[in-house]
Amino acid sequence: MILTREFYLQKTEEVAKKLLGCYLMMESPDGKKIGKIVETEAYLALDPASHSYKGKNKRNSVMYGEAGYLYVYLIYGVHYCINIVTAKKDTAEAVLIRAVEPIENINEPTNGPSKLAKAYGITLEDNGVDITKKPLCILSNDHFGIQENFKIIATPRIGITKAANLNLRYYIKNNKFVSGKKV
DNA sequence: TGAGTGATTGACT
DNA sequence: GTCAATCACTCAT
Repeated sequence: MILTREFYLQKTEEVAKKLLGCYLMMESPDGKKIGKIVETEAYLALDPASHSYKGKNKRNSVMYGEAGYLYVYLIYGVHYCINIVTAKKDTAEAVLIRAVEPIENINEPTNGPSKLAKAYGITLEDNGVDITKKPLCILSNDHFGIQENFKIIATPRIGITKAANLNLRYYIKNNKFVSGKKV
C-alpha cells in the first residue's frame, strides 16, 4: 500500500522514524526498483543545517510546498541527495533518505545518499515529483506481509557543518546497508 | 559578472 | 587521514 499525504503531515521526526523499514519504489523503463529504507535524517524549519534556514529560494522551494513531494538537489557538483518533503505548506521541513537496502532490481550499492540516488536513476529532473503516486512512491512496511521488528537508533547527523549535535539521524540497528564509515 | 559554499564520495599520501 | 572534483545557487562587487 502506498503511503498517503497524511503520513507525511506528521511531525518530521516521526516521519523520519516511521519511514525506516518502508519501501521506496520506482517504476522505470528498466523495471520496478524497490529498496527498503534503512537510514534517514530529519531537517526542520529554522534548522541551521537545513537549506531552508536562509529563507525560501529557488533551490529549496519544493520544501516550502506541500508534504509528500520529492526534493532533489546537487551537492558538491557531483552528488544528488534525495529528500521527502514533510509538514504543511510554507513549513520547510523534510526527511533526507540516506540509505536503502536493495530488494528488487537494484544492483548497485545504496549505502549513501548519492549512491542511492544513482541506483534509482534520480536526478534534478525528479525534483518536485509527487511521491504519493506512481511511478515514484513509498510503500508501507507491511507491504510484503512481513512486519519486521527492528530497533531504531538516533545519532547526530552526518556530513553537515551546522547544528551537527542534534540527534536527528535515524537508522535501523544492525543493518549493514546503513551508510557512514564509523559504526 | 565573479567568488564562495555545500546534507558526499573515492582516490591518494 | 587528507583532499580534490565540479554544479546550482547565493551573495558581494
